[in-house]
Amino acid sequence: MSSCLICGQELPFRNVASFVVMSSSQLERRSEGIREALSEFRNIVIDDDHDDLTLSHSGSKHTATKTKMDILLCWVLTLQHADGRTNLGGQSSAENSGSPTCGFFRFHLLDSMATLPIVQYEEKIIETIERNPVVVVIGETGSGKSTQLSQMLYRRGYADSARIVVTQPRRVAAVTVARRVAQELGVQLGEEVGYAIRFEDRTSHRTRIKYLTDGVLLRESLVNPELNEYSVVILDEAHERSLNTDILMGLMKRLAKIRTSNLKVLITSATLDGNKVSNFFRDCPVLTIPGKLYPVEILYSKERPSSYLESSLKTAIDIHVREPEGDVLIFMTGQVRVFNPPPPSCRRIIVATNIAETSLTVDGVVYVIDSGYVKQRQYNPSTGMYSLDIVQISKVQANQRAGRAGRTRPGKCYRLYPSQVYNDEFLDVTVPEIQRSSLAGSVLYLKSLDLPDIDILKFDFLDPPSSESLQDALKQLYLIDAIDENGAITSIGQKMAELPLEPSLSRTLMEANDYGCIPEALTVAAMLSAETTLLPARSKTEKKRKHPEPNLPDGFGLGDHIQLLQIFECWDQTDYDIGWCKDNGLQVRGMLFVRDVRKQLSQIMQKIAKGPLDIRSSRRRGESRQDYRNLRKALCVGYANQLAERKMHHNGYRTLGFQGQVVQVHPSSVLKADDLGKFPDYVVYHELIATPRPYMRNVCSVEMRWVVPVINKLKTLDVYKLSGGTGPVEEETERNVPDLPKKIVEVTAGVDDSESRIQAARERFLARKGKK
DNA sequence: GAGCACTGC
Repeated sequence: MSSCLICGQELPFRNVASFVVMSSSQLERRSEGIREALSEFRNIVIDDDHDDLTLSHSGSKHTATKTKMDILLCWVLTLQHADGRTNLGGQSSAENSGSPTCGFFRFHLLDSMATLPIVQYEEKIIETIERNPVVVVIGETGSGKSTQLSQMLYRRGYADSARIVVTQPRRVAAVTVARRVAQELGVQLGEEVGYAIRFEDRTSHRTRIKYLTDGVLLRESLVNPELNEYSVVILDEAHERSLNTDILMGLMKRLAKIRTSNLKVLITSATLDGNKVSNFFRDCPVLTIPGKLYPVEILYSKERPSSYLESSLKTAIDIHVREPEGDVLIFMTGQVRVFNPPPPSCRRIIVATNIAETSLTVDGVVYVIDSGYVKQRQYNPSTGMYSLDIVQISKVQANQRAGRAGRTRPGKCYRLYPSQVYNDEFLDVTVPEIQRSSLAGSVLYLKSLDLPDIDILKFDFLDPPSSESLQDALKQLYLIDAIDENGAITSIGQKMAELPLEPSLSRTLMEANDYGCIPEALTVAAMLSAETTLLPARSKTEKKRKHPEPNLPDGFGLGDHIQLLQIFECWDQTDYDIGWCKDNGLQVRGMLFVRDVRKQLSQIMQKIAKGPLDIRSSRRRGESRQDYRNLRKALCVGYANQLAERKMHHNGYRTLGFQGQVVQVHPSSVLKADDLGKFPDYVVYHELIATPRPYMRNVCSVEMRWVVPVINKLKTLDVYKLSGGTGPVEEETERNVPDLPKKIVEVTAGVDDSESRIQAARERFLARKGKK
């Protein structure tokens, strides 16, 4: 029997319950479907009209605040009835006699460990730190490094003259760890111990230990590159290799050299990665602190299964039949619903993505089933396209997953692949994010630091990105005027770097400032910053509808950016009415985020802009027949690196700037064709996504004469010069040299090509003009 | 005429 984790009351579960684990944001996205599914059960009341989410069962009521960061929610989607029939959401429950079956669970992100192994090592740790400017700490799961390292240093007086700062890759972690440390020290959160995440700074002048996300520390070092405010910088969870932490590691290496006398740097990492990080930091010492994990027996498959879903289910049932009690956690690559045949007794089976690797701890898990795969987003710098690929996990990830089985008692991990695959095929560590992302933003950031001793192409990365990727970033930055032809940052670029946006959007804002359409541009940038504001498409019955909500504005057919602007303006006119969002199929959480981002961007723009800015959303700005000319012009300048030209005789497009990728407008776009059925000759796109077919997602119509300067600029592009080649090739850049000739050839070809493209476009333009 | 791993400023 299961009991509610909040009230302890026994829930009327019988037999197997399948769970889908999701983060609170996913929950928000899916709450619509879940409410529908649960409405089939009697006695279940869900009320999420407000920011709180209330769920009642068997007469008692539970409330959780959605925005509260220390809990994640997990919903039961499928349950087994006592009589053996499965009641699935969406099916009629009229003839079901079983009790209502629904649970509301709450998982703490951190376990409370009575005795932390790290405590015994305090003397050794302090001694090592005292003697060395940089120390790598290998702390296995449950060692307490995130909470204890900062406190040890605090006790030893390291926070007397300056603060101790600890970075985390995730907001939740920054908040929960800070809260825990404040508790342990018996102080009010925000006083001696505080945290800083985007939109929320809970620190004061009294704060001695500060937790923050790695992104926030990067922003801070933009203002104060020497980070003089801090005496100790701890980069936690560095083995996760987040883009920001990787950049911080490079910066810390330099800073440790400059501030030798008064800065300590601690890097925490995984076993397999420790020596590499130590080598990077000039062979700094490595301290290994054992974790508090129970042994986990690893079992391999003889061969790889043909179906991972089937195989993991079979394994789960196998465990269920043969093994003693304990919950099962299955790592898959996507959200799947699992409908099981009825086994004899009760056990939880949790199906999760890699969210359970880091963000989520589920108590009671004893068995882990690991598919060996993960879904990963990757960027291809030669095409400018993103793709979402299912790839093999690394050894570090596999061990992380296995570790989830040993948190409460000895466990077992079933790997659905042979040991030979683990040993020979799996990479030791996860490919760092820096090697699979577009680097335009990061390169601009590094350039804006204007550190005399830093050259981007020679920047000391733990794992350097490919020179192709760096050159792609430089090319993009050049096209949007953030750097000049010699690769030096421009005054525009300097301002752009201050905005927490991707470069295209910050450039758009700069240009909009000159064209007098800053309120509109702020809105567009904020809307595009939110993952998704529209709710996912409804269930099958409504599948036929072309767009999720016909009542929403359509961007006048000019494109998705315009539609996003209009949507926000409509909401603005209702004074940010939550009900309006719901009626129009918009995610409340997403829209509130947009409002916050817009406010933040406005404040930064006020600082950057020369004169005072009117950033009020244009409620009634007069013009009845707006064609959003200025805004689209600004977008064209900002997205000079993301332009596409329609192909001569059909509605396919070819991207400019890259090697002429042929792409289509994403079917979800509101871009309209003209009377002849043709799309506009030129569009800007927000993103290229290589699903089986390559699509442009979020496009906006622009005019040829705005594009011409960009095409001219493409002609002058010289990647070699951009790469900062102020002089002849130096020894240290040699690793980039082999790639260079190839790039130059490609670029030259692109220039020739653009010539003919201009010609073609001109012809089309004249032909159309003649017709009218 | 489509398909969504996970973060973050």
